Amino acid sequence: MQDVTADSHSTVCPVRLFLLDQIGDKWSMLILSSLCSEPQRFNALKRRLGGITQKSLTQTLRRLERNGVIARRVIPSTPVAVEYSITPLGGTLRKPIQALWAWTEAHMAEVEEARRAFDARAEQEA
Amino acid sequence: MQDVTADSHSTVCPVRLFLLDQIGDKWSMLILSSLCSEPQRFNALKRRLGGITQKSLTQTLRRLERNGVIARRVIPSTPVAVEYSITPLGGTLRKPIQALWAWTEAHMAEVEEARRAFDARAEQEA
DNA sequence: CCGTATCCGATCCGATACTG
DNA sequence: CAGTATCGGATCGGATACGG
Repeated sequence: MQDVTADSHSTVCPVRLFLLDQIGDKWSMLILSSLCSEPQRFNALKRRLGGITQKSLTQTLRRLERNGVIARRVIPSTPVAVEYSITPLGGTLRKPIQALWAWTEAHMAEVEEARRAFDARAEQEA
Repeated sequence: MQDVTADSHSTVCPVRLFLLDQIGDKWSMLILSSLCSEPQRFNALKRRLGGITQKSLTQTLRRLERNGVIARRVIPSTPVAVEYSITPLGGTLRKPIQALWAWTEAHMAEVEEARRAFDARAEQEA
């Protein structure tokens, strides 16, 4: 990657803030990933993510909606249905995120090994 | 991106954990970015990042070192010098991160606009 | 120069209870 | 069904002080 630290002097690097707002938290990437494959309603999404609370899901969806990467559509039936979907803007995130995801799958074992080695060294010194 | 939510049922998706451990916090990406351009000593890095505390820098460097993406080399001079550098494993992160960074720079304005629109709508309803 | 230790406020995130 | 409201534990991250 190019060195971006030049921009981060004095003023807090704004790129980082925008970037982490899309992917820096626990659930954002999974939600984007799931919505990329198909639009989904609130509870369908909740079941699919497995383990997220209503509160966290609502919060994350709101933030992503505010950022313009997902869309919220209320279907006036009884009871109400709400469908979430990826926007064109959100769709452009797909490839970069997928690349990072692929990196992780490819190198997870190496990272685990590095951790074991590090911990073993730390153990020895203690 | 492919839908990864299938893996995230019941067991907490491990890919996400490994991924966020490299890039999910405030300073990791900036540090990786800076070390990609050249190895650097502790205080040089600190000055370059601008705004990070010693504590946060140490913590982040330790975690990244433990994950095997950066290396720490102690140069026994007086006083001690410590040089941090990117590892081969860390180098493979360069392209995926750069892609995400480029996405942000390219679409930051759109995100800002989406936020304004969202906030304006919210304002109106209130 | 390169850390470690401690305190402390802010935020994250889960659990739980309640509503149109 | 799709939220909102509230509480509380855990973690993050800055400020500060001290040590090898």
